[in-house]
Amino acid sequence: MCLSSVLTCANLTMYHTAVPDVLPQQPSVLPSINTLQFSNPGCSSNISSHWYRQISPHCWTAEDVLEWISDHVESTKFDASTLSLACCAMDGPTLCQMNRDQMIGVFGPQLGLHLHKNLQEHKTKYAEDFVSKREFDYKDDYDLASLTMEPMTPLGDTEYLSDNQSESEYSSSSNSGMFEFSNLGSPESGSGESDPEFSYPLISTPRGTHLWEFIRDILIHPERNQGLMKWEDRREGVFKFLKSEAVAQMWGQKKKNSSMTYEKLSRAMRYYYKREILERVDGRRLVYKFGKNSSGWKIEEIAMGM
DNA sequence: TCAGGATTTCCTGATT
DNA sequence: TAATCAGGAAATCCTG
Repeated sequence: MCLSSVLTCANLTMYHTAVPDVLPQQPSVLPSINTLQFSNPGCSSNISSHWYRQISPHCWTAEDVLEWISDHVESTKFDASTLSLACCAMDGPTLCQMNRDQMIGVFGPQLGLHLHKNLQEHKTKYAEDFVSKREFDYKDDYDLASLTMEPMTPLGDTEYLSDNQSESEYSSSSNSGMFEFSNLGSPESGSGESDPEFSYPLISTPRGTHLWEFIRDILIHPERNQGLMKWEDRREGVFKFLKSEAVAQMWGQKKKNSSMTYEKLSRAMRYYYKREILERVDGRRLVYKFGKNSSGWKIEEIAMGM
């Protein structure tokens, strides 16, 4: 049974359209990103439809969780029509907080036990790698950042989304689908998308997240930054693209533009010089610096939830 | 319908 | 030589 049929059986269509468009899991960009970033001896050969298998369950988005559930619905021959919208609507961090009894309570004895067992295997498998990678790459800023990144409200609370709120509205306002940054404002968007009072219900900017915000969020959100970019000077806001084309493809995926390249992305980045959202870093390739009109990336801002 | 913002696309030339 | 940078110009998409 494929995901779509599970969705149909479980009446999850509405939920599915509300899932944020978290980029790396989308099939068209997967080959390059998987090749570039991950080495997972246990992953399925069908990586394009099992992206979640390659990352820690703590990093799963709501859509990853749904995909995971649908895979196990298939393997256990579970009757998906008995699944409710609410029971599947949660992200990875929420899922990981559930104990065995809770899983059985939500999914029933057969599927619940199966899911619990598989989840424990996933958690064990990735725990060591997840921690060591964070410590290696983000020793200086991850803890601070994690203090102010709170898990998204489980998407079972779909009453937050109005009936006519579109997918793009949801996705553009929720950053990643896993975390919501507290008040990482946009100086020029001016729509209040990052204002705390608008964190939920979701208010969108007309065109969604801006490029510089997308870049910033990759940098301050280690789970989404699988070696794509790194801070050169965290305090000064200097950062470097490590996998420029992969970032460009992710950006293109977000904008539903499969022809995006680093060359085009970098042109958009250069327009930010004039607006002082970015500053030039002379003589260094793939290196940029946040300017005075950018916000949300400073350690103090993140720590204070500004 | 129109204006304006934010890219996107294409291009040429310079630099590494 | 390829990759990247710089920036002009025009096109595109979207919103108000």
